[in-house]
Amino acid sequence: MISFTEENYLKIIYKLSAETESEISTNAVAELTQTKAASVTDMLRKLSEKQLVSYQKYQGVRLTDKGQSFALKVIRKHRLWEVFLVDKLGFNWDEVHEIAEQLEHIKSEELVRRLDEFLGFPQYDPHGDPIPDGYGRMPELGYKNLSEIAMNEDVIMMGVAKHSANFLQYLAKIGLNLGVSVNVQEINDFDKSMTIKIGGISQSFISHEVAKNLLVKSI
Amino acid sequence: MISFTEENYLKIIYKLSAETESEISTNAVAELTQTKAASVTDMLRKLSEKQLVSYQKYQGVRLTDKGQSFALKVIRKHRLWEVFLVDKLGFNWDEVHEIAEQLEHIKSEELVRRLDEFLGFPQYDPHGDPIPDGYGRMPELGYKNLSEIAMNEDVIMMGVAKHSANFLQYLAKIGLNLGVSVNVQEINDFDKSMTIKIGGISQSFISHEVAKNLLVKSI
DNA sequence: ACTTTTTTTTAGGTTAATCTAAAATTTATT
DNA sequence: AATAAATTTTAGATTAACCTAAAAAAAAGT
Repeated sequence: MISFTEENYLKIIYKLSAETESEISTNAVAELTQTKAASVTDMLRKLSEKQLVSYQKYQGVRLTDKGQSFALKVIRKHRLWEVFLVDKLGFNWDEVHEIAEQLEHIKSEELVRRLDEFLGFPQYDPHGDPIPDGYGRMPELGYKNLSEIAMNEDVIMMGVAKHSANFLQYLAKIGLNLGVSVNVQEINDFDKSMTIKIGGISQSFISHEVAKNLLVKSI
Repeated sequence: MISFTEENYLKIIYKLSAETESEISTNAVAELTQTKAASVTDMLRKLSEKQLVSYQKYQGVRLTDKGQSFALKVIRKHRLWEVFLVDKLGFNWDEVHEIAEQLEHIKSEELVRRLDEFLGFPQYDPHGDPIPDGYGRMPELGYKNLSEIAMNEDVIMMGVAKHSANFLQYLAKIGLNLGVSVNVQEINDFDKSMTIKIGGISQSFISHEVAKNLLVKSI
């Protein structure tokens, strides 16, 4: 049996792995789990004994296939529940994260299957993140960060790489909803901030930090 | 903050309180929590310090108003989730208990409010148990056990006092669903078993043990 | 009323997940 | 390459929830 806490570690290691090629450091995990490095070391040894991660001391961690499959199941549940909260219960996209953090640990394969069906087999969660399938496979999207887009190229807003309520509320305020068209009008050399046109209508000035966290696809 | 485990103790003490007037014994709690009496003693002291129960050693426990209000909130969530699982996800009434045992601990007032609304403010769960309101008040039903009903009185099946999957499957098999009419045709003196007519059509022979766990109302 | 039995509590331990402080190792800097 | 800095691990504690075995209290039986 795999505990609530272990599931959280796996999920976090998975997310860190998605951003880097190399092994994940103890400190990086500690930061996201909101614990101390010493606690992480203990847990990594435990996960390693359970064959969920491969870990050599001082050398960082990596998920094993088994570990990744567990992580993806948790992420699948998290994202399905987010869809439920937004589509069925009418929550805003910035309100669902903490609740889904709890719901993702509910154990019942049948529940997940039925929830998926009830929601109409959604492919994306309310933030545009893809929902892994029941076999633990994550769809590849190939989205780009808005920060990599050239001036005047038309793109569509497809997702966010940052899920804090603050950030999501800010996006909602300037009209940056999923599906709207975005066009980079001007890029400032010194800080890479940019002026963008949203939905062909309104204009906004956004920082590089914001642009890096917006996922878009070319038309 | 009140823990998952503490919530379970409160819920169990509440349920035991509903059956007896007097204080609840340590052993009774131990049986339902599936722990040992010594563990219960520890927990009762802890709950007592938090003012959730009144407890004098060797004298049994009772919920305080505060403790009861917490217990009812957990029960409210449990029953609302059961309605969700049956009405929206299509589970059978004998399949939902364990899943709801997990879901009942999800913490979010707003979630409960919206779920309640989404389900159309149900008054009863799939087993006919009343759903406490948002203020922690449990509706009084005044249902009787079928075992107390006189011969030939027409009653309606309103709920069950036992929720094991086995029992519920048995009821479903003999057609004893919520809402059907029941008429006691014959009562055997020696063991109080009875023959009943269900829905005005089929006849079944049931034991006293079964009859005691069926909640009915007179027409 | 006095034993015996049952129930409950206490005392002392265990496990999972955490912590702090010190030691070990790796990485970075000169 | 040697030293300094940063990271990671170990050692030893802590907390919540549990346990067993022994002691204490209450209840039951004679």
